[in-house]
Amino acid sequence: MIEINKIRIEKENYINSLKKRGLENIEKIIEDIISLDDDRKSLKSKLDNLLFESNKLAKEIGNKIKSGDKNIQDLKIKSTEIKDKSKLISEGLKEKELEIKNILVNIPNVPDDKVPEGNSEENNIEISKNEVLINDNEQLKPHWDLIKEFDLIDFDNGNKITGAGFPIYRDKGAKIQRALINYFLDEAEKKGYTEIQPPILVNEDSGFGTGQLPDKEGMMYKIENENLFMIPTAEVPLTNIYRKNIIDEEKLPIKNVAYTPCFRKEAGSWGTHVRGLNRLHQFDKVEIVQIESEDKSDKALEEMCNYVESLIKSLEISYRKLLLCAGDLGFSSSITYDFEVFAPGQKRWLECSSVSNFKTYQSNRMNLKIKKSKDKVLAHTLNGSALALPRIVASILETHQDKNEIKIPEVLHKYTGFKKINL
RNA sequence: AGAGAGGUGGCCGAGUGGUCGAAGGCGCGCGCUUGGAAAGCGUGUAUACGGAGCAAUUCGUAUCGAGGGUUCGAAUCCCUUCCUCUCUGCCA
Repeated sequence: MIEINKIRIEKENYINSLKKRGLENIEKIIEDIISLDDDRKSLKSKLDNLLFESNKLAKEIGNKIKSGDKNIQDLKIKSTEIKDKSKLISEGLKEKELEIKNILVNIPNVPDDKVPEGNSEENNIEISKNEVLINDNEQLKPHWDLIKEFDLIDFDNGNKITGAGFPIYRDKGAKIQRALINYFLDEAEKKGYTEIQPPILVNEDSGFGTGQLPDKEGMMYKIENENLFMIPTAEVPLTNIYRKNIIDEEKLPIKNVAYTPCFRKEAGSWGTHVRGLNRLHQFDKVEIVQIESEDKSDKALEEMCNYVESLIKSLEISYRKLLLCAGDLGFSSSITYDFEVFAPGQKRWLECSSVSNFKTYQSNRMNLKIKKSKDKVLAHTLNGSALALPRIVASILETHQDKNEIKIPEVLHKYTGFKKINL
């Protein structure tokens, strides 16, 4: 949620930046918010003054009763009158506050100055690219063929026991999953991240805190009658650990990592680009989350990106790093770098990591602050996938396929216990 | 899931209708004391919103799990809800 006090100070800046996202009517929205907030302030003052009077009267009555003075009827009537008035104003104030919040909650984060303009993925900027040599370009198969051939993943029975998008990993297919998870967790630990095992069901407040709720409710599976949601990413529980916290500056940075399954409804498209592992309802992901102070979050984002890049590189697959344009930027994010890996069997780039700085957008929603000597300021939150498994698996299989085998990247050998998958 | 007990400031804990944002203690900050430390003494120590001020600060309002109600007045009474503990049941 963008900060209303900052809107007042940096109005032009907010309007211009949000226009980058294609919000044409943002000027009017901002004006409306400020005027609503003015109304709110004036109601608040009125209400406070009335309550002040009312409190004074109550004390007066109390004193009179104590001293035996029974002449309090007039005061009581006066007090009741004030109360009736204050009730009206109080209701008006609540309405106003709700109105403001409803607008604020639906305004996306302000893009960082570095974020390029543009309204589709065409306008994303390629920052870097690293391509590995691939042998025998002619006969490269997509991973869904390899999976069948080498019997690694069983989509049909997953379909039977649950539904489309819920694969069953088997034998070496399952081992690769476990190897990747362990490898990613171990590497993160080496970089100073603390391993966390969070719940994979979260409540509404948590969904609101990281920005999935209220407007993106459709992406999450909801548990009927419990008001709980299955997490679409570990970002939600990991960040919400610190909801309503005030963290001492000396305790920063907070760096957490978690492996969780992730659940996404992803209603909508299908076709070859969502075949196989390209898009699933349940998938595994290792996520890193960092909490930083304002002055250090830029650097933290860079470090996280470097870490993610080094992970992908170690798997000996082709990848590229993109800076997302404003139109492609997630709702809550201020700046996001995407990492895509190449899947040579389908000749397609697949997104496997998104590293974002949310700045104060999430912390303002969840009331997460940092204590700097006397001042308390909103924290900056960041997160990134390190990494999402399915597309990494797809890329590994398609990149390292050979005639009758698939090679396993060297860094995984000690985790898989095998160096290749044979027919 | 059933029965009972309870949720108060960073922590412990008092407070059953009136001046309580809340005693007391611990912890922590600052000052005094000391050659230095401990002890001791003094003093301070929540959050949000609104007003005044360049600011330090100051005034007001709200907050004693959350939400609603009764009352001139609620931490205290009533209702709803969430959570914790104990016992019973069930269970990986």
